[in-house]
Amino acid sequence: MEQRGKVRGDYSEEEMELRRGPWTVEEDFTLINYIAHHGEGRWNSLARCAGLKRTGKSCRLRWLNYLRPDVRRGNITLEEQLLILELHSRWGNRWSKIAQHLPGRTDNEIKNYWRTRVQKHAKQLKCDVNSKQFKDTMRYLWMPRLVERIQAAASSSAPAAPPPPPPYHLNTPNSSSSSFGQPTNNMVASQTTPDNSSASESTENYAVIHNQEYSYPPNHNSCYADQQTLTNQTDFFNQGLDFNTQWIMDDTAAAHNLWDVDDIWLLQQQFNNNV
DNA sequence: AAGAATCACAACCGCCGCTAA
DNA sequence: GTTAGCGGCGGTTGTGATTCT
Repeated sequence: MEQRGKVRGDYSEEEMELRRGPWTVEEDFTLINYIAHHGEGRWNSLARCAGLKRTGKSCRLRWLNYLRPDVRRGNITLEEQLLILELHSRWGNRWSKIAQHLPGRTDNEIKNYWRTRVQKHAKQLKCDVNSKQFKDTMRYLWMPRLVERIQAAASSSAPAAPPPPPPYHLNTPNSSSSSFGQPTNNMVASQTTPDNSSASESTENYAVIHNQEYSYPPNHNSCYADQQTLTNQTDFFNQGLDFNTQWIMDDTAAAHNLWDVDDIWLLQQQFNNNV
């Protein structure tokens, strides 16, 4: 292997031997073997103890993004694409948080996907990826198309499956050369969020989240949630949230247990700002 | 067929927050 | 209270592969 990245002379002897660049098979094997026997942990000391001439950071990155046994490789599925779009519209570039909802996918992979595929489309549209125009295009054109493809794939492979609720109520003109997505399941990306509820309409004191009813804490009327959503209802209500908003959760979010305290708190803030 | 352009993705960098000394 | 070390995160770069002209 070539020795790359050797730099200034004021480094210690050990630091000067640090390797950079692509990992070799031997290095991979060493790292895997070491972690198999000792587990993950202090990455800098792990690198030293394992005899790897790499920084702890480099070892951590290699393990998390590539060597970990549960890393999922291969094309991003339609469902994953839809979920990424949905979550990015919600959280922005919080790749790590988004990755938590795509099992086996790393934040790096999602980040790369976004940069290479999604930003390409923004470029084609000659608009900024953060512009309202682009976000609307995603929300009202690409995401519905993804849903259509997902549903088409699902119906062709599983005819008995009940159709999900209609996600969008829009005609979706053919999007020229968009190569967005490839097929998969029946997630739905519709939701009624505070930003499309007027203040006067938002006085109902309940949260509608999927189909499951949950016991409600004192001083609150009712609550519907999926299994893990408000797992920590104590924490949830300790945040001092009020329920002056109707939360409607869709299958996509429910299927992935998206709604934690932070999410709902954020929505609450968005709603308050929009009032 | 060859060079240019673009894509895909692994890896690095710098910053920030946490924690233990 | 301060500081050094560390891990985590998002942004960016480098490069081999692929596609286009």
